[in-house]
Amino acid sequence: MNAALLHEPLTRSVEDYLKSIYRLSQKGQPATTNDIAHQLDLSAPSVSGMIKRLSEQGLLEHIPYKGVVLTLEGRHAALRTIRRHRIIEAYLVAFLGYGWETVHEEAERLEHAVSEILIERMAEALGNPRFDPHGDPIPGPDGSVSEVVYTPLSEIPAGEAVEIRQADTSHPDRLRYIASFGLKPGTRVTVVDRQPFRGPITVQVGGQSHILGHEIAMLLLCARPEIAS
Amino acid sequence: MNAALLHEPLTRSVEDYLKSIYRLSQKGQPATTNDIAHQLDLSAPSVSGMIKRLSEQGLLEHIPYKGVVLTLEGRHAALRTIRRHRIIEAYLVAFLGYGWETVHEEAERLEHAVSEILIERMAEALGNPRFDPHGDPIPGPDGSVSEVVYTPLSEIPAGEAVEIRQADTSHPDRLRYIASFGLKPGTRVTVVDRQPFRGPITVQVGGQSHILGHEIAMLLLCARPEIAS
DNA sequence: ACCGTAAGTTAGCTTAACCTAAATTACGGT
DNA sequence: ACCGTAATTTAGGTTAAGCTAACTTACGGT
Repeated sequence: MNAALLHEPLTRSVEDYLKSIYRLSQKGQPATTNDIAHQLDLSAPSVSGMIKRLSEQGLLEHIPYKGVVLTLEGRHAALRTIRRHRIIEAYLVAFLGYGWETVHEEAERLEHAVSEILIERMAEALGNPRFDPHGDPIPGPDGSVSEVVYTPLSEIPAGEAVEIRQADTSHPDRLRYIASFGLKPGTRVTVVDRQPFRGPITVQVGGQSHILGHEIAMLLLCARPEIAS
Repeated sequence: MNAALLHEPLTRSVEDYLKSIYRLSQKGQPATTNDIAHQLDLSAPSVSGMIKRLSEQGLLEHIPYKGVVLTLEGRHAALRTIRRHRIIEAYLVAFLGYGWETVHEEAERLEHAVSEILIERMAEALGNPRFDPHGDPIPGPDGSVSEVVYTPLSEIPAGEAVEIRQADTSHPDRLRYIASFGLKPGTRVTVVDRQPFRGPITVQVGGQSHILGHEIAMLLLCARPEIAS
């Protein structure tokens, strides 16, 4: 019952695990060992080991062979890190000439090194934004998140016009590929054609049309006609 | 012969050691185990252990029971870290409302997390400054130290706070005399009063004030916050 | 010239975070 | 209902970086 109050500083690794678990949990299910290992590019036994430690620290609940769910404290820690990450991204794009597709890597390292004070100064300099350059919501200092439901471009029916809100990947080469079509948060696109069976999607972007594979289209989260399949 | 070229990323600890050793070496003598341990707030055996590793990596030369000296490679690594540190300090003071007295701690963490790219962007935003908010010179991106402009204490205006860097004499009696005031490389002093016509200088050293003759003050080379006379 | 103290090193242990190989568990398909 | 495969955990090992306790070396003072 100590850790909750006198929150000892978490290590870089711990922050990364919590962030990853938070992200995976957003899909409704408990996060699994394998998914975490895959996201963080670690072996499954490493994740098992860390889960044990985090569970002892009271940051998550573990049901063996089933998965993990963050405790309130774990969720708050995750949100603090995510807030840092997204404010840093917004700051680097706004003031230091970064592009939204290149900024992730830098923020990934800085998020573990900045003080609360610096983050609040950056947030202030930005006018306390609620969304980062990728369109992701920035949690408040108190841990409040504005939750948004987006639909993958791959599920938008032909004929529909939508707006790209975020690219659901942090792979730099994918981000660059996506950016090469002029697809970034805020871009308006019209789905011209959609082939069945995970086939390609044809979209119109600013007068030009492009053909996207299903895998890429799945990553492009959009707002927001009614959901159809 | 590999490490020099494909410079694998150094850990946070290693960077801290190299920085500390570089600073201690500036005083002319090899850095000693105890001095390093004291500066980094670690035990002497921990330092001994790290010295062994760094020496195997070719970052420094170790003469047992005598002290350590950085190799060319170690010096470059130290200067890279110091450059990062000082640019970060300058940036935080210039753009994010930090005071020069509060900025050190933040820079101490960030210096290990920023990319070269970010550092160069910050440097550019600052107009590629050559001195940080404390008046310390910022090493160039190539590892060149802009020749430290040491100024004799006798030319420091009243009111200014400086750090002694070197006593420019080899007369043992003068050195002893100087040392008797607690004035040694690294000591911070404030010039309280400076009389004209090669008159005496009154300085404050660790709470006590002393009056020095012009001849002695000329020998004490200092690093200064600003260039002015 | 010696000898005591301070400085430095060695020995041996701890913790966090990773790994591979081996064992275990859960679950879907016949 | 069982059985194989995939997911997970356990076992055991490594590395970096720290610690204390015990030993060794260097040097200044009489």
